[in-house]
Amino acid sequence: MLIIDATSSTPIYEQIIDEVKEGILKGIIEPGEKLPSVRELAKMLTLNPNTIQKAYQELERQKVTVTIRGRGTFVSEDYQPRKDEERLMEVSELFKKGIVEAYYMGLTKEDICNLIEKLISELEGVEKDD
Amino acid sequence: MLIIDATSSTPIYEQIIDEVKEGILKGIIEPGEKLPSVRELAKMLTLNPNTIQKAYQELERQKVTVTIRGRGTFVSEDYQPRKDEERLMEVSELFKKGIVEAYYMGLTKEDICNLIEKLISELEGVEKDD
Amino acid sequence: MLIIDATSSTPIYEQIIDEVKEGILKGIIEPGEKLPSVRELAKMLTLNPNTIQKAYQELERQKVTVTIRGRGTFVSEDYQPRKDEERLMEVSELFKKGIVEAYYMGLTKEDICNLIEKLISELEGVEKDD
Amino acid sequence: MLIIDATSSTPIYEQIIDEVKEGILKGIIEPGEKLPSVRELAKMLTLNPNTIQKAYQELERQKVTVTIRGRGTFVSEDYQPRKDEERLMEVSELFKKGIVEAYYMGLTKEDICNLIEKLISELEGVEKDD
DNA sequence: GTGGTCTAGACCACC
DNA sequence: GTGGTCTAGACCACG
Repeated sequence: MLIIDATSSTPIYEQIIDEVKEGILKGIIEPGEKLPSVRELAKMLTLNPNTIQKAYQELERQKVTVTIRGRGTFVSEDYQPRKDEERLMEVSELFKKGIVEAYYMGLTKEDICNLIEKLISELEGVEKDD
Repeated sequence: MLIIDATSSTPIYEQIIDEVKEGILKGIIEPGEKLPSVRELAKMLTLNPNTIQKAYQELERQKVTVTIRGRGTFVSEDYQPRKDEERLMEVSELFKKGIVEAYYMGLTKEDICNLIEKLISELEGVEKDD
Repeated sequence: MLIIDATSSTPIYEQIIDEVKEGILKGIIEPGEKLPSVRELAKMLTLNPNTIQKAYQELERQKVTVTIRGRGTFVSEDYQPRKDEERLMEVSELFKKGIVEAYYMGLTKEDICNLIEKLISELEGVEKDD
Repeated sequence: MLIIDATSSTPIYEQIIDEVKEGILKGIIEPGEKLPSVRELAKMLTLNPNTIQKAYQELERQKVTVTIRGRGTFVSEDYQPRKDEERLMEVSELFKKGIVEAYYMGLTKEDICNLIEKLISELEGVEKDD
């Protein structure tokens, strides 16, 4: 399911983190579901297990997943979002950067809002099958 | 005017680019205005001139500024926005990442839209003095 | 009685050891009392019998329990504490690590002492019923 | 300055983290001070740079250090302790484990308190020279 | 020079 | 089987 762009400037392990988080929001990966094992995913993506490991560890640190010794890595069932002033700043910076770039491309405020709407609906629109 | 965070993970040269572009949008820096010379800015920010150089080169590549030999670097007067499919993808990725993170912080769709609105108005709210 | 957190980074077999030892100190489990059989406990906690086995073996190695062939595992009636220089070092390391972390959380020396007092009284406060 | 025990069950990278944090509390390493570079320390301790890297990244994640691109890793000057319910639990667990072990060694409540006092004074007792 | 990422391949503890 | 740690050595971006 995961698509990795080896040529991207964003590190591979970060792409994995992002895709997993996105997949969960979209409902493609469900809470409680088991992620592929480190070695398995490494083989699937023809990457080094260490790279997957790094991604999985960060996902666990963010409480997106939990790992059960000897069993594997699972999507958290009870993710508790918490608003953190610092993280809010980071997200704001991300958005600000995007907005500035958008303006430089000639997009209007309306264009930007439409784009955001579209992106949000892409995340929410996918319904779970089970 | 420029505020640089040496400890940030975004490279310093990129911070400079971002701040200049943001300053222009806000009207703090005006079209035709001369930017400080590389050496000057390097001294002001106590940074390596190479770093400033890299930022200025990138700004020029993006046609945000023009450099006139022997005179200095100036903000373009006739910036022509171009919708570039590739850049649009990049911006979308930026926003998508922000949205995913926002959701993981517990923000609702409405929260996100409000945040975007706020950020846009911060950029537009500052009126030019001339 | 035993509460196991499969997602914890401390191995399950170690959690069992810790809980048994704590239970004995608290008087919840009494000297001479029979512990559940390996299979029984494995079923109760839905764990692999090997895991329980490992915990029981370690408890016996530490002389906290004794195993009687064909009868089961029992809490030692005559546990003889021995001050062991090496173990004292280990415990000191444990405390030191805790103290360092506590300081990094902004706790004062007094806070730490209060916390220790509280934890000790939690162990001692539970009186035996027999 | 750092002493690593390769035979210990605590991972090397964690030992490094612990020793750095302890060194800072003791005043052996001062705020603003530069830590040895990844490669340098790797050579000093005859360890793989990756191992040091992991330790340094975790230290930065905990805000104990900051890294300045191209310059190195420095001890934070403005560490802001924050009490976190979860971390408090972890520290409590650490202490509880230590207390249980101490009891099993025959230490009395008084012994434990004295030990704690001693460990705290070891951290605080070392005064800075500058 | 610095830290950051990645590969290749190994060994370990745990379940 | 699982994840976790570590070594060896490489390449890259940044300042």
